[in-house]
Formats: sequence, C-alpha cells, structure tokens
Amino acid sequence: MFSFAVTKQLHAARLSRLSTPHGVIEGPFFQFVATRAAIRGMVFQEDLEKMKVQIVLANTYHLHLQPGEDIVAKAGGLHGFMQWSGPITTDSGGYQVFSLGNNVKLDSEGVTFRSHIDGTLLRLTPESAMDIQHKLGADIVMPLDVCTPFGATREEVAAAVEQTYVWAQRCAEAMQRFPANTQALYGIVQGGVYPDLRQQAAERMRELNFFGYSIGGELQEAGEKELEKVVKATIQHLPADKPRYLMGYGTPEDIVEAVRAGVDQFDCVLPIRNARHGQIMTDLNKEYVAECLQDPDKPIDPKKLYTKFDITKAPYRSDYSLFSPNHPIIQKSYTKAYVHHLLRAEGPSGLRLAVLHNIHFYEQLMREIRDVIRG
RNA sequence: CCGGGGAUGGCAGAUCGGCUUAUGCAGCGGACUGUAAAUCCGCGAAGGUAGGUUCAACUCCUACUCCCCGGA
Repeated sequence: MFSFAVTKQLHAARLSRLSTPHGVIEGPFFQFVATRAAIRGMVFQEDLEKMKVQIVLANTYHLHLQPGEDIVAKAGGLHGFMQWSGPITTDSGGYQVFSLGNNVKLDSEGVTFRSHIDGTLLRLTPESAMDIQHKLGADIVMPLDVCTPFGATREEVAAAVEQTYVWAQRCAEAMQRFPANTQALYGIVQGGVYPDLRQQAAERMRELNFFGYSIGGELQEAGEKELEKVVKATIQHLPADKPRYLMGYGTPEDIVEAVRAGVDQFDCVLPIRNARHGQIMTDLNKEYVAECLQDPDKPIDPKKLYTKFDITKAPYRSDYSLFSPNHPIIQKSYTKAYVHHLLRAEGPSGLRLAVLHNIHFYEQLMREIRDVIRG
C-alpha cells in the first residue's frame, strides 16, 4: 500500500513519488495544516481539490481533546470526518508538548499536561499517541517525540535525542498491534544545532527502519545558514531511498533551501496563519526558483523569490489586483467590488480569500520546484 | 413657539474641579515557521463657540450655536 521512490535528482534535490492508500503524492510536497481536521479560514475540501492540494496534516493532540478520536473513528476516520479522500498526515502531539510549555511534565514514560480547553489533566504516552492516531486513521503518522527549543543546551538536546529514540522504538512496537500497511510511521531526528547529535539521532532512528524520517526541532531563530547546515548534517546520515520530512517549515526560501539539501516533505502553518492575519505571498519568480535549484550554492534572496503584501495594511488594502488573475477560485466568481467588500467589511470572509491565495501560491511553488527538478 | 435632555478623538462611549480623559471600533506600523492565533504587540488622535467663577475648568455658572425627546 505504501511505497516511495525518488524518480529524478537535480544535485541533491529530489523528485519523488509517495504512494499511500489514499493516493499518490508527487514530491517535494507541502502539507497544509488542518489542526482540528479543517484548514482554518473557511477552506473547504472542494477548494483544496480545485487547487490540487495533495495532502493535509491534522493534529493528534487537538483531535484527542475535541472531538476525541472515537468520534472521528465513528465518522469513518479522518477521511470521513473531514470529507477529504486524499492523503492525510497526523502529527503526534510532540510539538504541543513543547509549545504548550509550562503546563507540561515530561517523564520517561510519557507526558502529562493540562488541556488548554478545560484544564483537565491528560497524559500521552508513545503507545497512546499511536492508539489515537490509529483511530484517527491518517496515512502518515508520527511518533511521540521530544522537541527542543532553539536555545537548548547540548545536554538537553542529547537527552531529547535519547528520549525520542526510546519512544520511537515503543511507537514502532505499538504499531505492530495494528493491521500492517495501513499507516506509515516516520522516525523523528532531533539533535538541535549539533551536527554530531543529529548524526547520532539519524543513525539510531535508521536502525528502527521507519518508512520515512523527519527532521525535528526548533531552528527558525538560527537563520537560513544554520537550517541548511542542520538539514545537510542530518540528511547525509539518512537512507537515500526513504522520504525526508522537514517538520514545521517554512517560508518559500526555507523550502527552496531545504529542497536543494534533499528534503521531500514539508508542513507549516505559515501560509495559512499569515493569510488569516492579512499577509499574502505573491509574484513567484519561477526563473529564480530554477536558478536557485540549479546552483545549490547560490544564496537565496527572499525578495527575489516572491513578494509579501499585507492586504490589511495601507498601501495594499483592498487592492484586489494583488490576487493572481489566474487564481482558480477568485478568477471567475468574485468581482472586483465583491473582493473589495470582502476585504474591507467582512473580515473573516475576506481572509478566506487570502488563505486560498496562499494555498494556491504554495502549490504553485512546489509545482515549480518539481518542474525544475524534472527538467 | 414652550418644556426637558444633550454636545468628549474619524465613529461609538466612560470618567473626572488639579494626576498621561478610559475603553471599543476605524486608522497607521510590527509580529507570526510539526496552530491555545479570524490572533498578538505597538503608535497617532478629543472636550461646540464666547464669556464668567476658581490658585486650577472637559468637569461649576451664563449666553450663543447645534442636536434629540415631549407638547402646542
């Protein structure tokens, strides 16, 4: 049911095919974040289909709290629940452990935390994270891991690597209880900014023979060069014939950077969150994408790659021409006056337009990347 | 015309004889990277007009202007 193949390479950048029970995904690909089984901003499944979105990512932690995995399972799993027949990934909740910060207690068996909704004391273990994800029924599932913040000390990062390894092993074992080949489990490589810890983490994860490998941790603040270094340091110790997933990235420049380091898979809240907050990305420079991929050492200048506008800010407010005239949804059904009205008066509905725009932009970016690698 | 009420940033709307006149919306700027975010953080901006009382008036008094309600 699951398979992965690299079909073409341009330097380290890879064109790939990932088959899942719910369809084939061509990589490098981007997973839009649908935390609670819906993309925020009133995006519907038909919008995703129109924009040829390949895959979405939902979240174990949030769905466990509401509505609960049993309800999702009754609705036919995530696919039935969200009326989406394409591939889905679920994140394990490992990141929430990290991002919910002070309400969380970590021990060797799992994590104890309080619900951000009603304060209920809850516990997640490697096994329960897999149970929940099994009930949710996503195609790609992630093990519970320990994510370290950017400023973490070497000792903290080393401990996280170790804990993540032990838990990954337990997650893999827990998966044995479920029917084979219905879900693909990845191993998460931590290691912060320390190349030797990345290497160690990658090699140990590799022993466990996962379907794919992801690069975890919080590195945004480290900047582009550090990202490139970390990604390269990790990837060189990962198998060439398995998917590589950079978790939580990123901006278009991050993506191009990581693709040419050999990453196949991405996810990030950025395009959707920023759109909801008024910022759209536009004017993708396809020639520049090609240049950056063809010359892997070329520094990437975000300003050459695309343009950012904040549609709620003065110079761009209600300027509907910022939206691509080729936009599959905006093009025909919305008049200028209507778009103007949406942006000015109907806050959330106007933001829906921006969300659609950014989804379209990211799909365009990924398509362009694939086209360049394809040659 | 008579009686009553009222005039505070672009709008709405509090407070107060002296202290940066709240707050919300709008405006302007910034942030956002495995979503506790249709969010968060900043900034600019006000006392109808003319007098009076007072050490001090947006606040009290008088007149004027305008608005609202009721009655002819």
